[in-house]
Amino acid sequence: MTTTMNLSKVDQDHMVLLSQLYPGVYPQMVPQQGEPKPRRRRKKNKGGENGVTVAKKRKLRADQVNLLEMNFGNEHKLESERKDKLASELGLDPRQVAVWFQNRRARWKNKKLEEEYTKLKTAHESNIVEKCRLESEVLKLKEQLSEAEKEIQRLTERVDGVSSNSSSSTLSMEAMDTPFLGEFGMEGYGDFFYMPETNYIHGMEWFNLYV
DNA sequence: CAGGGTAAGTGCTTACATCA
DNA sequence: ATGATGTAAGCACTTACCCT
Repeated sequence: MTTTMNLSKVDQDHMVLLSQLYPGVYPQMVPQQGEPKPRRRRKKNKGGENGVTVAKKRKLRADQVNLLEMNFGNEHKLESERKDKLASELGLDPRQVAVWFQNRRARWKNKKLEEEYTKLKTAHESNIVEKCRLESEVLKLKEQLSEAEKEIQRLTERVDGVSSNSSSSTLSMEAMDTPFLGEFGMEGYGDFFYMPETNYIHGMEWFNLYV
């Protein structure tokens, strides 16, 4: 129990639960299974031996179960004082009360595990859907980027052509204005350049990259 | 009769107390 | 203080019984 030395009992229970749910994540908490030992078989109880009739297993009455359930609702563990008090109230052996709590805790734990499994399964499924959505968005953005790069290439070639034909070695505003702004207009940039919502380039700063 | 639910048996571990 | 031993309680696993 070295791995759980500093944990409370509740934490330890939680860790064990987690280890059973995610053995890959919490392998150290999974009980190591060695060579399984053969268990001693219990004798059948069909009327007893040598005339001694062993008490048969009987179901608890509904009122007994109700009181046990109420007590379990208050507290899952049973101190011996409460066990004895409960046993005398119910007219049962304290051992029976202890066994009932033991089995009830086991059922509760199974139920919790099932609930946790369902929750994780649902979360996993929605993560898969989100992953697909993000992957398709990445594809779409890559396509947009590729289109934008092609367009930049096209415009650059065009600008180069204009400047080589011009008598001036520098770009005149005339040369810039006419084909560039005149063709697309300022409001048309959004169609060619994808601007992410988290703009890293503000205002017209991007424009300086190309001049 | 089959199968599910559950009381109870079994084997093991852990925590705690007592004693040498 | 420390290690050995006994005991009670808890858990996982299992069995057997009851009921539908």
